[in-house]
Amino acid sequence: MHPMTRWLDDDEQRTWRNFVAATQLLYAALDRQLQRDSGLPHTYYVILVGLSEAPERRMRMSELATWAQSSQSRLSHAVARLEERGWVRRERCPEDGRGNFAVLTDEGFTALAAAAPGHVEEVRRSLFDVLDPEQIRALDDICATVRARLER
Amino acid sequence: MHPMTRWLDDDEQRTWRNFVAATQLLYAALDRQLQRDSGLPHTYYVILVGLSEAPERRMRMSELATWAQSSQSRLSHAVARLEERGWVRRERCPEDGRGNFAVLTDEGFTALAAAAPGHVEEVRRSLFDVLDPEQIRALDDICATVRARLER
DNA sequence: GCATTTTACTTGAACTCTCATATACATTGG
DNA sequence: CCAATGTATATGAGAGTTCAAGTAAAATGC
Repeated sequence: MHPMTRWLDDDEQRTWRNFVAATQLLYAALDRQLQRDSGLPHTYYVILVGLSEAPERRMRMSELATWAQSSQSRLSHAVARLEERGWVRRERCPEDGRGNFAVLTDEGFTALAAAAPGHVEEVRRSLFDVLDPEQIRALDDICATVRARLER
Repeated sequence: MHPMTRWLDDDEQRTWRNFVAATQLLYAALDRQLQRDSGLPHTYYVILVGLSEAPERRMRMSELATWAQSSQSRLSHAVARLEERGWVRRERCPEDGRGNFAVLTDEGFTALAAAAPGHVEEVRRSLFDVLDPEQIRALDDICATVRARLER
């Protein structure tokens, strides 16, 4: 396929390993905190956030999947779980018989409101508090670039 | 507990969401590539890399777990799977009856060697190729800082 | 020297994620 | 209008991760 691999040089390798280590530690810390304090994995938390910001706290399943960067299957399973806990409810879409809305319930909103402060604190402790303003700007820039590249 | 939550301001929120989006897209791309081309999740790949770099391609389980930033349980399950595929073998530790070595087999080394080029290409495509040298330096710095913060 | 604690690792169950497939409705082309 | 295709979502099985125990061997302490 490719004639030769462009291997990572030492600097690149160090950067890559720092990246993997930092991101994995960060997500591990986030997941531990959320799980401990609210019984939610981060992906589920993101789903609730998406719904909470949507008009009438409701979104079509596929729209929500896109928003949360989730596969439809993953979202479907996740919403099923959240529905069991009474935090989300499904509603058939009147305009499109195939469609479903996911609706954040009041209990779900309350749960999210309870989970948010601890989560934000963890994000600060783990990321923003250890970086200076310049680094934060640089990080935003880098992430926006990578994101744009990978979103298509 | 805490008197008031220090919420994220708009800039911080944008940065955080870019960070989550970028990292998740990146890991999704990596995992897809590795799974498709070698049937390995990224975490398993990392384990093989760790072993391949260790003296005699062997490491104590706990040492390997630390290296790969894995829980012992996760590593134990992972090595069990890799053992089934014949890519890793366990050996009792003579000095410590509780201990085990994970040893990379020749088949495992071959599999890793086959997986590496595609993986490195994906890392380049998704990350290094879209950033300029200054950004890469900044990213290294940021990740090293966050990593140090979260490693203790 | 033996009971206690600690360390190294494994195991099983519960949960999440992925992938392939299924279902049901919508749209399109003739 | 209806067959074919496409779209929105659900479901089930398989695989990975986590968490809580469990086992077995070492270290500790009196």
